[in-house]
Amino acid sequence: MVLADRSITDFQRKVYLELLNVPRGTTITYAELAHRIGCGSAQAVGQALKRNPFAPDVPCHRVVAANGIGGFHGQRSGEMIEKKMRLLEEEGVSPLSDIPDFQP
DNA sequence: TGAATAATGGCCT
DNA sequence: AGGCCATTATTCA
Repeated sequence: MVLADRSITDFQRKVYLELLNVPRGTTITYAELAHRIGCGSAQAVGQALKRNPFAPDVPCHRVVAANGIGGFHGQRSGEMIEKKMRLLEEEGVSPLSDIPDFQP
C-alpha cells in the first residue's frame, strides 16, 4: 500500500484509503467521502486532498463536489486541475462524464 | 435560472 | 490557539 504510515494523521489516511476504495471509473463527492470516513465536513476532506502527500497515488481527481460538477475548487478554477482531468480521462474517469446531470 | 455570498466543521501549522 | 479550505447551502437579482 502506497499509503504507508508517513507523517499523516489517521484522518488523512482514511481519506486516501477511501479514495482508493473508490473504483476506477467512479467519482465521489467531498461530503460523501467525509461522511464515509466519519467526519461530516467536506472542507476537511478537501484540505486532506489538497495536502495529499500521495499525489498520483491518491486519485483526488475522483472526488467531485456535491453538485457533481468539476469538484476541486467548487468550479474549474485553475489550469492545474485541467491537467489532472487529462490524466483522469486517461484512467477512464471523467468527473464530468460520471455525472448524469452534467450533459454538455 | 444563474450567480454570489455567508456560514459551517474540522484539519494543519 | 489561529488560520485555512479543492465545500455546502441559502439567498439575491
